Amino acid sequence: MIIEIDFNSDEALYLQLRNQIIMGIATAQFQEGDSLPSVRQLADSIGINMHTVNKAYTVLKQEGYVKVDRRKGAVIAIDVDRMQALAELKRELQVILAKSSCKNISCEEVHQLINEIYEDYGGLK
Amino acid sequence: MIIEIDFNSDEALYLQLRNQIIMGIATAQFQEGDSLPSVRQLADSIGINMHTVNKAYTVLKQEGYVKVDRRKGAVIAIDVDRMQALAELKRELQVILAKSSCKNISCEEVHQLINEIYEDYGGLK
DNA sequence: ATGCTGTTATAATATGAATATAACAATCCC
DNA sequence: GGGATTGTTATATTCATATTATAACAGCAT
Repeated sequence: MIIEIDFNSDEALYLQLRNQIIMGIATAQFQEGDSLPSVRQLADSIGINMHTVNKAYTVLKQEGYVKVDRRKGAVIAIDVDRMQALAELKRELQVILAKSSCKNISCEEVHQLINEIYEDYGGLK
Repeated sequence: MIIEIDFNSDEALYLQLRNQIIMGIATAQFQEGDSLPSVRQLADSIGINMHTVNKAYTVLKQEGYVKVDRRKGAVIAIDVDRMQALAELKRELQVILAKSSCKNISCEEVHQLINEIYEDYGGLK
């Protein structure tokens, strides 16, 4: 999978990495059981420090997207906690919808945009 | 309007402030032309530093939610840049929907949750 | 045995968040 | 006019986080 880091972004490198990997999982570019590149390997190929990649992996582990195996490294393994996921989703959506509403984006437009994203990412379950 | 700050949150104080004010605008608790409390006043009532409130107001100004008047202070004044707002919305939704998809939350459930939020916040335009 | 893996420790640097004082000019109220 | 409050700006300090840099260790593969 192609991972692109924007060094000019104000978003932390490890968060950009985390987000891209999560999007990679959602679009089935990474599948349950797949191994992520080793921390050193990925750090080399991107041109960042090993610990930055390690932090991204650690966060992904804490958030229930991967498990770490001594031999296979970070392996995609989703731990589904629906209650927590729904609570987080609601919290995030509240802010986003407030911003959208202020900017004259209607409820219908949001629904439409979501459908577009689901179509773009045909892989979404 | 009641502003509640969570000092245990990992979210920056000025961002919590910004988000709550945006939600306040979206729910019509603040209306176009209304003045926000002075930076010193709000800082006092919350128990934080003046500059932290000032930073929140500065961000709100940059993002087009308020304009600052010498006399009235920070005044609600929405500057609608739909293109930019839609672009930002899409970027944020992509990550959120990816996370949701991984956690077995369906597209329909997201639509439903959005409707719930719109109903809860009856004030949303 | 060599080389790779994840993990851990430590240190240095850089950046941002938050607080603390302080001052200035414009405005408002009495 | 005079005092209080406004937003703004400047400077400094403290603290947490992000990022990089070395380094070492134990487990595993070929």
